Amino acid sequence: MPKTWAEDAQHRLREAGYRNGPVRIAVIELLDAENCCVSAADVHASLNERVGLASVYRVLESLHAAGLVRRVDVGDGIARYEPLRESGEHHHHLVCTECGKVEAFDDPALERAIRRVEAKSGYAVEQHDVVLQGACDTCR
Amino acid sequence: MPKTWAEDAQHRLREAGYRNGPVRIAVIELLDAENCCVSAADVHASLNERVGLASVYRVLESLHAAGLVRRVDVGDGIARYEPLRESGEHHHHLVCTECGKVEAFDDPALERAIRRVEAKSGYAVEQHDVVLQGACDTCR
DNA sequence: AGCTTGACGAGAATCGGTATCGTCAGCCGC
DNA sequence: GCGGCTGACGATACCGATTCTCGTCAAGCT
Ligand SMILES: [Zn+2]
Ligand SMILES: [Zn+2]
Ligand SMILES: [Zn+2]
Ligand SMILES: [Zn+2]
Repeated sequence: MPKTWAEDAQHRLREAGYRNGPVRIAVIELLDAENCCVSAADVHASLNERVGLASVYRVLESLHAAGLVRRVDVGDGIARYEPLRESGEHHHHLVCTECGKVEAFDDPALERAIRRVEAKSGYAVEQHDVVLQGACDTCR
Repeated sequence: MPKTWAEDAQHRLREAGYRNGPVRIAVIELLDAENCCVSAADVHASLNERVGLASVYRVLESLHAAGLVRRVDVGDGIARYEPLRESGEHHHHLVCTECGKVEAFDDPALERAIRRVEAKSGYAVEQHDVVLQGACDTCR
């Protein structure tokens, strides 16, 4: 029985010297429930605005520094975060240019093509992002 | 003999109802000289700060609305623009997480993989962006 | 040349995100 | 259990990129 991502994240942050306060736990559990694209404002709203927005940013930042979340930027100037689970599976995003909806997709052939580019690049690539923008089928 | 991108852009903007003032012409010619990733601040600096920054933004916005430039966002919160030339050739970006350098690459196999994803997506995809992030070989 | 209308520049406003700081509470050793 | 250290918290000030507002000016039509 594998630990949940939330348990693992709390454990890893504690080992990194962070304490587990109530905001940290709440944010981690929210992220574990979602698994795609949550913004700081989303978290703040989901927590009923009973926590300071700055604390939300702090927790998200600490999770990012510990490599526990991926930071996703789809070009609208709002940073979103999603859990990076042990399995290593990840996905990329389709953004509707009309309604702003964000959807996930994944494609093994695309991942292979990207890995080949990474190998040729001369960079120590840590992350890649692919964003497709266009009108979704309900908006066209 | 094909028209230059700058000439074409001025023509298309005029047809779209814009007038050609000095700032517009200067910005278009700057973009035509570069072909990768120029920010509004870059343009403003290149023009010796003799023009209003707001005008630079306005021109870039009008070019984007007319589909003459691609807007590139590599996740550092700065919007960059590059000309979209007739030939349709385009590239994607490698960003150094240490020094912030942005480099271009292109890869036909990657483009094919993306086109297949686009076809399956149900979206009318207008643009795609791929960003690879990691340490460049001088920063490692 | 006169008129209309968009282009321009300066500066205010907005907005996401970050830094600061005083206070509070979790955790440690006793 | 108690005192003290240290990080977590919330409020608020701040920052930098972008957008808005508005008075003025000039491009282009007649
Ligand atoms: Zn996602
Ligand atoms: Zn991927
Ligand atoms: Zn480029
Ligand atoms: Zn491409």
